[in-house]
Parts: sequence; structure tokens; C-alpha cells
Amino acid sequence: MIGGAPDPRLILQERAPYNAGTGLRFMIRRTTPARSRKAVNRRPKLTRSLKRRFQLRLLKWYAANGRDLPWRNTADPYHILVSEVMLQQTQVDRVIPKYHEFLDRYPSFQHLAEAPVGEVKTTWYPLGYNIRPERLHSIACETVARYGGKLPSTEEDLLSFKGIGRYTAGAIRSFAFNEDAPILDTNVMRVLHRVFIAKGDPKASKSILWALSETLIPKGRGYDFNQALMDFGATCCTSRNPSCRPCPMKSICKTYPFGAGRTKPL
DNA sequence: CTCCCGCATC
DNA sequence: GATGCGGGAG
Repeated sequence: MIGGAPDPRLILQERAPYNAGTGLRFMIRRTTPARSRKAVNRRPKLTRSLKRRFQLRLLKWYAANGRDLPWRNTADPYHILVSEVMLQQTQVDRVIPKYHEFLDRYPSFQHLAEAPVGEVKTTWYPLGYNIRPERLHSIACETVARYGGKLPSTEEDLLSFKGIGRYTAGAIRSFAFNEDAPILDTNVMRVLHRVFIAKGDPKASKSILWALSETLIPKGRGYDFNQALMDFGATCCTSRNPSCRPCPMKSICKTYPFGAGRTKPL
């Protein structure tokens, strides 16, 4: 795309270097030719104070309303990985018992790697999505074989595993390694879209939302901030019947004046 | 974009 | 009984 046939509808915009070094220093945005000059304004204006207000309110909300989840009481990247892969497919309350059972049986990458994959799948049962325990097992094998049993922490290394995509890589980096890495799952997508964009389909704004998710992280607080985003989306800014009345973002939310009490924004 | 696949929701 | 959900892979 970059360097291809010039399309007047494509403008290049410099963005923060969360993917610096990958050669993707620019984000491509599709606009209509007539509006290309104004298109820059389509990106939500994020003033310093708006950003700060969002950060403070979210962290304050999290301190009061955050959930106490098992994978928040560990610093072991292996435990974090297991929880993330389970959470890719299943709701929190179904994951919790299986998370404990799984770690009980396979306490480390070494234990998991040495186990026969069939047995791992049996332990996984009845969570379903049986390709995922296979991939988790293969991640364990590779981690032992290529990384000395320690999960790597760079995005590039994490993305090289089958079963780890951009979201899970960000979750691992922030939750297991305390890095200020962005995450964007459907919860976070919904929250950021409602608060900062409000118009159109969240999925269409994915790249903007990734950039938002990154720039919003308070320096050094990636762990708390991302956990807070997840909890906020899961329990307050829910997909159906969001709790707008007590929501701390009410006064800055682009969706709120029109979206309160509605199932969907607009 | 489609498929995966098991559950929640309607 | 049908539909929606949801990261990742292809």
C-alpha cells in the first residue's frame, strides 16, 4: 500500500511509534477526496486535559470498582498467558475454576511442554475451541526450546507464536511485563469508541482506536490502566444496558447525551 | 472477509 | 431455533 499507486483518497499521517522499527511509521486513513484537507479533524481531538481527565477518572473508578481476579495476583507470565488464552473464548466466571485446575496440573511452561497434547486437551475440556489448548501447548514447547522457558516480552517475538495476535501480545506485555503496551479487544473498542468517537461502526475505526488505546496510557501505568479499561468495559460501559447513570465518564463521553439508556450508541 | 465453536441471549 | 458474540488464522 505505502509506495503503491498514489490514491488521492489516502493520506498519510504520522503517528506515535508503538510499532516503531516495524517500518509501519504511518497510518493510512481513507477519506473522500473533497474532504481530504479536513480529514485530519476526523481523528478525535485529544487535548491534554481531556486525556488526563479520562486517565484519572478511569483509575479512580478502577480503585473503587475493580474486580479481584486470580490472574491479577500473579506476576508469572505463564499464568497470565494461560488466563488470556482462556479468556479469548470464555467468560470470566467459567474461566476461573479451569484456570486453577489447569495451573495445578501444569504449573510452568516446562510442565506443559512435557505433557502430551492429548492430555492437555482433556484438561482443557469442556472449555471448547480445542485448537487453543493445542496452540497453548505449542507456545509452551517453543518457549522452552527457543527461549529457555521464559516467555519473550517483545511484540515481535510474541506475535511469532501461533495463537497470539495483536491483542494478546499487548495484554501479555502490559500484564506480565509491566510495559505500556496498548490493547484493543471488543470491550476496549466499545469504550473508546463511545467516549471519544461515537459515530459510525467501531470496527471501522480500529486503527484510530489502537492509536487512542496507546496514547491514553499514563506513563508507567500500563498494567493498571489496561486492567481498568477491561473492567470498565466489562461491568460499566457494557454492550447492552450500559450503566451510564453512575458512569464517571458521563461529562466527557461523546455518546452519553444521545446514548444514555440505549442499547447501542446513536 | 470467513471460519472456528460453545455459550448466552433473544 | 436462530442469531450474536469473539481473537486469531487464513
